[in-house]
Amino acid sequence: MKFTIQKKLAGKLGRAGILETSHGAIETPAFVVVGTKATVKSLTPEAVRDAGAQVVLANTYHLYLQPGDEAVKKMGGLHRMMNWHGPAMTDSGGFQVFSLGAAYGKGISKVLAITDPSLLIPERFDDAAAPRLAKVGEDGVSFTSHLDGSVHYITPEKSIAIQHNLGADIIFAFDECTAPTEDIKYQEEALERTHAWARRSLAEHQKRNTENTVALFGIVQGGREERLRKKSAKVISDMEVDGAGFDGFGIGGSFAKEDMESAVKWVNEVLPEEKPRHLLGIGEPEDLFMGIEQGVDLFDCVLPTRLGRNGTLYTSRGKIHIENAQYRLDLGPIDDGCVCYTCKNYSRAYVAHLFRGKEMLAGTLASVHNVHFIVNLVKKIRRSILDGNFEKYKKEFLKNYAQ
RNA sequence: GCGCAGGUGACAGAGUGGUCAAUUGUACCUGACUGUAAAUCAGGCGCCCUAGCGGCUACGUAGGUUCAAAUCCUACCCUGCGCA
Repeated sequence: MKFTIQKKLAGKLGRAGILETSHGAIETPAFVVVGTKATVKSLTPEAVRDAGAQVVLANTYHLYLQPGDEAVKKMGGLHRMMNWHGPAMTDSGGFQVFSLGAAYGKGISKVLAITDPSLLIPERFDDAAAPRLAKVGEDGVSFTSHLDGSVHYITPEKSIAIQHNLGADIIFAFDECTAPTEDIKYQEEALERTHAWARRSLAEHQKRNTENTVALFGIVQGGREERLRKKSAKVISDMEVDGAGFDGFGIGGSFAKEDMESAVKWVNEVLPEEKPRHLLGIGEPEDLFMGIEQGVDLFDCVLPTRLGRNGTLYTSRGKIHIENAQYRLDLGPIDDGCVCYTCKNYSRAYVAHLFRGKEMLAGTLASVHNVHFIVNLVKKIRRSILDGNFEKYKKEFLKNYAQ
């Protein structure tokens, strides 16, 4: 893997570059489309590519459970199995430590607005009895399969071994994503664990990456604390095993919306400039501008596809709920001026009809549009950096989008 | 014409004297969703308002019994099935 910075944002952390992987180059900043179970939900790989996507992200935990990493390997690896021949990444399962663990059944998600202070846990209470499908130990995490209830113990070594079997170009260290509602003491313990796991992930990767075709990204955690975020960025970027460190970095964690920018800035001020940074699980258009400005090169997020399937569509004037009564007979495209397959061929009224009729094509057309919208938004931001008019483009876009 | 069954909110369909403005599903209206437990979930859905365990009108129509009726009685109208 090779990363080249082409142009920087004056006086800012942001930059545009090219990331070369074993399956082709990614022009950064880039939006990585999420295909958890080796499929971008409701889309064929051709549709994903035609929407402008350069790279997809699959998930270790989900593919380990089904069909199994050995099965994926037998099918020729991730790329061949899913017929995606461009760059691919896999997440380590670290997010499932959070989503199936502390966040399980609690309505806590990747980004939340802390408007209710009672959400913040002042003293960590023992809620070991609370139902959860992931339990964190020092050595690894015990998962109870949501598919069949079977128990699986995932360690950093196991996550890396699975990821090597899956065969993505860029893989992630196994980490513990924490909730912003955790107290400092817990954040600190979890951070130490994530660092220890990062080292073990790196060591396991060195053993397996004999042909040097796979890149490993270490993940920075630290919650909402500047001290912890900076410490984590330092520890992860300095980490070496046998003289080799991480090829790039992930910035993880569940954020309070208002904390996201500061966290990203703190981290990217510390991370080495010459390596790529991936802001995990983000985001919304506003978040993308923020992240890029603060030095993020890669993003991934389920929103384009999940919102699409649920009937929310991105437009240059903000998101719309296509099932709202006002679109029933709206013959215009989803977004004026959009050149995606959906907008070129179908009306809002038709897409609304498909949703009301619960037709499968609804989710497909909506996802095509949303993926195209977000992927191309990042491409346009990249262009604006290269053209030296990032600020102008940002202002212009957000002015329309926020109305 | 006779016999039987039945007429409940947009639809389907519960309820068979009080706790029923009426279970439930669908439809409809609105909202949520950020390294996917998600083609999912939540709220609303008679009318009025000072929005309250408030007022009013409601279970085919019209009467009646009762402290109290969607629920019981009478008549009428209508629907389905069967027999003529």
